[in-house]
Amino acid sequence: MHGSGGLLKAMPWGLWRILLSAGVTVQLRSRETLFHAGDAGDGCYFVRRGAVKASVVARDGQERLLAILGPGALIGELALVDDESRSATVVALRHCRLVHLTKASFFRLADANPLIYRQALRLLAHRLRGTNDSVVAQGTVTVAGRVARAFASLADGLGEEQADGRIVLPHRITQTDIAGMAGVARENASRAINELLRHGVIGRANGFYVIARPAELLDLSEI
Amino acid sequence: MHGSGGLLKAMPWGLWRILLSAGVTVQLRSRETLFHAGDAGDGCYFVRRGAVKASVVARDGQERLLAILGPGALIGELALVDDESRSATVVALRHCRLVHLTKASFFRLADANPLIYRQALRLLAHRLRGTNDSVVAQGTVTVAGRVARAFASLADGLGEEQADGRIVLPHRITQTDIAGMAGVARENASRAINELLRHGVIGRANGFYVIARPAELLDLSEI
DNA sequence: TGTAACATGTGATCTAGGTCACAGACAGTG
DNA sequence: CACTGTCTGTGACCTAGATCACATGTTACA
Repeated sequence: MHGSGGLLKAMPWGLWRILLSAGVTVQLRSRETLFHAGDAGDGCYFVRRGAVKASVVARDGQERLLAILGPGALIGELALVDDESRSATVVALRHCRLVHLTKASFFRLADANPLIYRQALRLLAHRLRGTNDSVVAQGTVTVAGRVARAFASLADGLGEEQADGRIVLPHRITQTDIAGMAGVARENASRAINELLRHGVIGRANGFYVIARPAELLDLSEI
Repeated sequence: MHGSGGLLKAMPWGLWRILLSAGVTVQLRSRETLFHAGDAGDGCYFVRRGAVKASVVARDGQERLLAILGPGALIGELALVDDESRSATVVALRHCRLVHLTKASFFRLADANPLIYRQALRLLAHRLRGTNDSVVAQGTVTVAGRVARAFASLADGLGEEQADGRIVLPHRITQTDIAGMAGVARENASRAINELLRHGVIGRANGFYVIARPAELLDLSEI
C-alpha cells in the first residue's frame, strides 16, 4: 500500500524553504473552497496549517473523496505540470493557511535547481502508485478492506504518530467522509468502522480517530 | 476521460531522439515477460514495435489489466523516478522491440536538458489524471460503462486513427483482456461488448476491434 | 435552551453483477 | 486432418453491498 501525501517530509529542507519563500500566503476559512474541478488553474499550493479535502463528484452526483490533506501536503500540482484544468475540488475543512506558488515561479526555480524537478517527479510517482493500488483494490477488496484502506490513507495524509506508535488523525472525520473515500455506502461504512473499533484496530480519543494498530490496519486493507 | 499512453506524440522530436539514442535495444518474444511487479527495477523502456500488457495480480489471484501499450509508449517510469520496485508486471503480447534507458542515463540527460524533466512530469500528470478517473469510475459507473472505458483506454494506448475517424486496435484482444481492464467478470464483459457491437459503436475488422464511433464510446464511458 | 441540521446505528429489502455450468466456435500443432 | 486448448455466448443461480426506513445522538446558532 502506498499513501498519497506526506512525501514532503522526504524533501530536503533547503528546497522546501526555497519553494515556500517564493510563494505567497493564502488564508481560507472553514468550508471555503480553494478551487473547483474544471477550473483553469495556475500554480499549486502547500498546506501550512489546517486541513483540506480533495474530492470529485461523479455525473450522478455521488461525491468521491480522494484525500484529506494536512500540513505539508502539496495540492494542485497536476494543473501546474500539464496545462489542463483542475482535476478535483478542494475545500477547507477548517481555517487554513496555504502558500501559493505560481507556475512561472515554480519553473523558474526548478530550472535553476533540477533537484526540484526530481522531487516533483518523486511526488507524482508516489501518488501514481497510490492510485494504481486503489484501482486494484476497488475491484478486488471487500467493503471492510476498503474502509481500512481509507483509514490508512488518512493516516498517511494527516496522521500524527505518537511516541507509542499510535497514529492520531487530528481532525473530526465523519462516516460520510470515510464512505466517500472507500467508495461505499455510508451505512455499510458505519458497520465496517464499528467492526474496526470493536476489534480495537482503531479507537477514538476525544472525538478524533486513532489508529491503535497501524500494522494490522494495513494488513486488513490487503491488496 | 484521460488516457494513459500516447502522450509521447506530444514530445518534441529532438528530445525523443536524444532519449532513444542513449538507450539500448531489447527484443522480446511473444509472451515473454519484461519484468514482474515487485522486481527491483533500473531504468525504463520505450516501445518501438509490438505491444505489451501491464497488469497487477491481486492477493486473490485476480488479474487486473492496467493497460495494453503499443509503439510510442513508455513503461517502467515509476521505478525510474522513485526507488521502489516495479508496480506492475509487463508481458509482451507478441514480438517486441523496446529501447531500454538506464536510470543513470536518464538523469544525466535530463539534468543537461530540463525540458526532459518537464516532459516526464507531463507524462506522469497525464497518467495520474487517468487513474484518478478510473478510481471514480470504478465506484460509480456500471459494467457497460466500464467496458466502454476499457475500449477508450485501448484506443488511447494502441489505437490507430483512420482517415475516416474510425480507430482500429491493431491487436487481437480477448474478452478476458477487456474484462481485466474493466474489472468485471468475463461473462458480463461478453454481454456488454456484444451490446456495443450491436449498437455499432464498435465493430470488428478481420479479427481486430474497431471503434466506429469514438465520440459515442466516450459518452458511454461517462464519468 | 430550543430547534433545525447534521451524524450515527441497525434492521429489512432489492439488485447489479459475480459465479457456475455448459455448448459451440476457432486456432494452433502433432 | 484430428484433437486439444483457448475463446466465446447464454442461461440460472447467489451473494455483497446498495437502498430504504427509521430511531437516536450531537452540534451549532438564533
